[in-house]
Amino acid sequence: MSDTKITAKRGRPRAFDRDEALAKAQVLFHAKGYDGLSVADLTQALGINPPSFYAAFGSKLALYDEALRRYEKTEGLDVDTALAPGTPLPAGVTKLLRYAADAYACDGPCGCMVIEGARGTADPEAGDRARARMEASRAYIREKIVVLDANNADLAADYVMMSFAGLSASARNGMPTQRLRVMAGIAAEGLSAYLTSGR
Amino acid sequence: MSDTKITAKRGRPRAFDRDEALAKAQVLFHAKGYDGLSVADLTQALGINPPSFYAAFGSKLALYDEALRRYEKTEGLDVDTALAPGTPLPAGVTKLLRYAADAYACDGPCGCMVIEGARGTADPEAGDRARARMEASRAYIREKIVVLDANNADLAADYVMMSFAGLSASARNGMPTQRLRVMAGIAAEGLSAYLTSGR
DNA sequence: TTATTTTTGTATCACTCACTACAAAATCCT
DNA sequence: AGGATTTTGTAGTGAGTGATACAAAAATAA
Repeated sequence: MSDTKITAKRGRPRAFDRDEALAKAQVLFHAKGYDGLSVADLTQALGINPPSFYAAFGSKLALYDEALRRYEKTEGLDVDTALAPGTPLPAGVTKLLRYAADAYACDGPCGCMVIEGARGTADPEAGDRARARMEASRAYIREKIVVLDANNADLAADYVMMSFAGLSASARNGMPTQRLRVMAGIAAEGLSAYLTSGR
Repeated sequence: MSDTKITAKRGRPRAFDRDEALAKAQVLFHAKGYDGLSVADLTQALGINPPSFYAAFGSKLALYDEALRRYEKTEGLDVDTALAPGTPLPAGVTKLLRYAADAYACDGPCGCMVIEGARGTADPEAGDRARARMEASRAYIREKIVVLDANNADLAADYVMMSFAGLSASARNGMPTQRLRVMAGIAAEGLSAYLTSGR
């Protein structure tokens, strides 16, 4: 019988749960940022020593990249639902920004981990990783928007990303959920008005 | 006759222009952020040695604070004009966001130095300084808005600050001036619609 | 058992960080 | 001139960074 463990490797078994550690690290990176979280902080929080850390994750940067992708999977916005085919673009954007307001509000770490990580950091490589993920998100959103309104896809995608950044920053500054929702609604109304009036 | 020099001090004269150095440092902090700019970077850029640096500015943090205030004075938005008494609030916000779009577009450093500095950094004290300046700006803007529409001052101030953050982030990501202006216009339209329709 | 493989803990590594001790140099005051 | 004061350049401080060398420990494979 093959055992439940996925990997029955050969050497000494790892004394900690890698996925659990990744989850913890993701939250910490989200809360403190790449520069604000040292490897010493991480190893202490995970209860492991540096060699175990590097054996498991390779480097701080590699772990950060994994954490970014985990964040997208576990806490990413439900773009498919908000921008489902057939939805009028204004309604879709309204829904998407509402999702963002709810997701970015402070429960533990605030704001969007990708957007906040994409701004200039001391380590330029970390910023590059976050920026790459952000660009991927923008491309995905744009793709979904094209289905709804091909003519305004670039503009709407830019506006959505800008609104995300504004909401994320406001959330980081302590704006409560309710207010964030109002802000998201006003921002969405702007695009609605622009699309209906100005063509 | 008293000489043109403001300070005819006693000891050995300073070999560099302090104001000039502050101006350079302000631009560098704006471009690279507090964490991304080391004292070694600064002393090299200014052509001075660390002791001269510390004698003139006290510490990296103190210089950063001076740089923030200098930025406000030299590159701050003309809030008084945009929100001059008698201006309808929607028109005032439209003007103010337009100013921001123009100011944040990339000519050398992009985005708003205060807003970008207010996000979490490795050194929490530097973030505190920037956040303090940002809060001061918010308070000033709110004060001006109160004159135009007292009922919606807090909401409008929050929305303006959020829009600033969004515009600043977009500028940092390379959005050209023209597009930033369009984004600012759409965002302003949102508040206009909200204020006229929803009360 | 014996060999092989992988992880573990201890104890660092070289490097960068913000910052300074110290004495020579350059100015003003008397 | 001679004393007082401030800045200068040289050199280096301790603390913190990300990342490792090394050998003992713990598992499987033969």
